[in-house]
Amino acid sequence: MHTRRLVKRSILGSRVYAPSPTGDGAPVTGVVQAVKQENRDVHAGARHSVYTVLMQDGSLKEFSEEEIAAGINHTAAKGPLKSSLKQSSCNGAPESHMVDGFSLSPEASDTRSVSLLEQKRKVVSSSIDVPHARRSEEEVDMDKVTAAMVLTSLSTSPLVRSPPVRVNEGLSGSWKDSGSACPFTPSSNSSSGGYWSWSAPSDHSNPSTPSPPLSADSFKPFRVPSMGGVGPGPAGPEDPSLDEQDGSSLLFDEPIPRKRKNSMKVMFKCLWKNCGKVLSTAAGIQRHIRTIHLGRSCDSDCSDGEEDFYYSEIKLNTDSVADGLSSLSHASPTVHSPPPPPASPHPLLSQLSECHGAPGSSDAKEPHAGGATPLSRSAPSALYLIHTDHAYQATAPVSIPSSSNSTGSASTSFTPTNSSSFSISWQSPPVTFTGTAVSPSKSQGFGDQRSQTIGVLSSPPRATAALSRKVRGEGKKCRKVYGMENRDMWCTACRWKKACQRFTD
DNA sequence: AGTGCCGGGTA
DNA sequence: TACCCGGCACT
Repeated sequence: MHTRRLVKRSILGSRVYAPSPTGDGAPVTGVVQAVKQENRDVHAGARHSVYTVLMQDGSLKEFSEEEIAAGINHTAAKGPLKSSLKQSSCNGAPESHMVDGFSLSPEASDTRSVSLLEQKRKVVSSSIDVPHARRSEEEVDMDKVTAAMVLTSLSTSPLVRSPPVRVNEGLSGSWKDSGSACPFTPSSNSSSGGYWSWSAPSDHSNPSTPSPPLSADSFKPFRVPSMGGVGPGPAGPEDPSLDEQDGSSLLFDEPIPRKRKNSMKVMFKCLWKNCGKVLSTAAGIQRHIRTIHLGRSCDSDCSDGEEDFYYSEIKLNTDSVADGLSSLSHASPTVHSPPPPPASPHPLLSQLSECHGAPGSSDAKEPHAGGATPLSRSAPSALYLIHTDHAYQATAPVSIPSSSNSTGSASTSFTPTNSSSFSISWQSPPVTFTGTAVSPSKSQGFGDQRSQTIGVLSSPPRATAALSRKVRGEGKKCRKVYGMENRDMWCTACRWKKACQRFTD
């Protein structure tokens, strides 16, 4: 068990402070390259783990735990060093929070930092209010507690079929044996698809019609505490663990850019008539629909999954926001306003992973709310782009009367009930077009946008055809629709003998 | 032959 | 950038 603990709490790669080799008192930083355990004595304070630390000057030195701890302690007293660490995870847990700032630099794994520090705390901290006794007890009973919590979580949540990693996260102390596979690390987050890998907990909802998003949602950080009855042992470390999750998502410098590499943030838009509420979590939107629209006061337990049909996933293009592409969104309301067919949420949501959202209060986490999360703050709802996986989704807006602006207005004319007929094809408008210029003039602008959107976000069937030359469109183009005599009604591209922008295929 | 549209030219 | 057109690919 002790070996396991060491592995679990591996700090390999973490930056630590160690006593100066020159003895001048100035601590030096280094990166832990290896950990050797020279004494398996499990009695508290008796272990001798030797850390091989790659020093700044490139040399490798070995330090005992105490030495490193002393370095940490020492560092804590040093203003400059302390300040250099100010970016360390601040996860809200008073205990880890306090030591955290002193010990590890931002580039190190915060989780590992915290864990190491919790170990160190026993040595270096006497003033911090830390549940020492509980902690020790927990260490001794780690396996029992771990097993108990796993069993508890499995037995209490029928929806828990997602990644076991959540269990581990919830357990905080029991990291995976894979060592580096710390569930809290940025790399872990990014590997889960580039999105925030946990979602607002709230309701994990309807057992009867479990859907992918629900199962994903069911594994929420704050759900762990509610598993209840695990006992005081894990309670201590558990809170920090939960906070670590928040902290890692909110405060990590590393993970956020990595997440943004994907540039898309998943949001959930209520499709209910006159609503259009956008929330960052499926659970939140479900609860919103359930309570607001379905009028069900009860929580997720009495849900039948009907909410699933009343919201859809959208993706915020955070890059576009950052890059000033917002102008695109503003210029063409139809791009961001129309929701995809509600029937699609299932396949779409199956791949979703939600943002780090604050558990529980997902309803309050509208992008407008500001202050919910860094990203939500940076991504006003007016700027999101709907990611459409299918052409018909992109064409859906065609049948929607072009409303003036913003997201809400689109949903005004779009209700869940009529969504089932959303297999409309882009060819429809020209086919049914009677010759008046009303529709074309309106659709032209959209057509321009649409072609862009599809070109980027979806892979048209013709992609398999010659790339050099566009395969001839099968649909009627401006020339056919309007005829040569009405050439002035053609889209500009057609007039210029370019690829038709109005009736793209 | 009719059509769609790429590539390039012109103002 | 807007506009135009030769010419090719395709039906």
